[in-house]
Amino acid sequence: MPDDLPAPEDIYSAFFLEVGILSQLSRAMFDLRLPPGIAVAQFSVLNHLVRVRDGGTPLQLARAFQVPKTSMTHSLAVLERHGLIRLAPNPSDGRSKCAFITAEGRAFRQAALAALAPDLQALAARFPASRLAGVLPTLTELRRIMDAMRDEPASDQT
Amino acid sequence: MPDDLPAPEDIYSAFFLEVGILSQLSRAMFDLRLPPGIAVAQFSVLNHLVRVRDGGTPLQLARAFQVPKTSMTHSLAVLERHGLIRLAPNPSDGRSKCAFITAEGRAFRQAALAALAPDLQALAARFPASRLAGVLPTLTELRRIMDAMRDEPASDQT
DNA sequence: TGCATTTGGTGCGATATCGTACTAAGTAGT
DNA sequence: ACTACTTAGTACGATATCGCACCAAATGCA
Repeated sequence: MPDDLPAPEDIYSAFFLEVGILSQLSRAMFDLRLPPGIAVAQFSVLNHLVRVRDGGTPLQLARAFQVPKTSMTHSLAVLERHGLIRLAPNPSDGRSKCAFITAEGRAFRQAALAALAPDLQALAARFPASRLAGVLPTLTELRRIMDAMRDEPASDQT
Repeated sequence: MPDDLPAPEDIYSAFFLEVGILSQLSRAMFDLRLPPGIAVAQFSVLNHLVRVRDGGTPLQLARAFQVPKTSMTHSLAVLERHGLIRLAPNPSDGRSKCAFITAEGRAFRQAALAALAPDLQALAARFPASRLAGVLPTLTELRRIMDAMRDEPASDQT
């Protein structure tokens, strides 16, 4: 029996399929609780400003979420339109801006988290978070590697 | 020290964030190799028809990927427009249809897989697929649970 | 200093996603 | 058979995503 092991490509394909569906499902779950007009992408940015760093530039945010900068421009415009962030000129770079969360933004995030908590708790009751904690480092490491591969476009020689 | 363990909600939030970014990154990687006009969603359907089952109904496909049926209608329309699938009336249900992959569709899928393989191999060289295989069952199980929770909308009593 | 190149951000257009509302077909209870 | 309800698919409209082209500011180099 030569190779009844699945090929690496098949494992990766299956993995990305699961990741895609999980992303889909979590997006749907979050969307259901977020007020209309605010999508997951926007909430994530708000969350990032509180949890990771406030006052970052649009490009920094785009890189943090690995989305094109045009997508981030759009999300930031939505958030600003709703008064949840404030876009100030970047004092150290005339081309750039800085995104600051507002008091309304913080309140909004709190309310959204509260609205989301029951779902997450119901989920945790059926699938303990500790099991997720076990796979998280693997996911994070793979994400870092894929991040890095994006930045080295001359990687066609492998 | 009362609770320096992260709350389940935080673990889940972090998990979904990673899943979202990984989905993002894999989507970007795939998009780069797929011909313009065909998105990951469409390729995934094609792949499903070959790997899982040919001749399924649009609703079955929508459920398989956990997307709304309107999204699937769109993807199938794109695939049919490109001649990669054929939509036939469902003999056992006059409202329904069946999606069959065409010869062109099979050829297209083969070509797309070939175009994708180098990326997956480069990835596997940096991050062995065996490590992914270790986390796959966990992801699949969580996905099943979230699938099930969607179908029991009276789950607000937890 | 002057000019070429790079970089941050946005306008625009094409496509994707998805909720709502609708039609047509199936199903059930009488 | 008749009517009420459910279900498969779609048309439509709103929003999200993202590539391309562009502008302005910054940087590098002579």
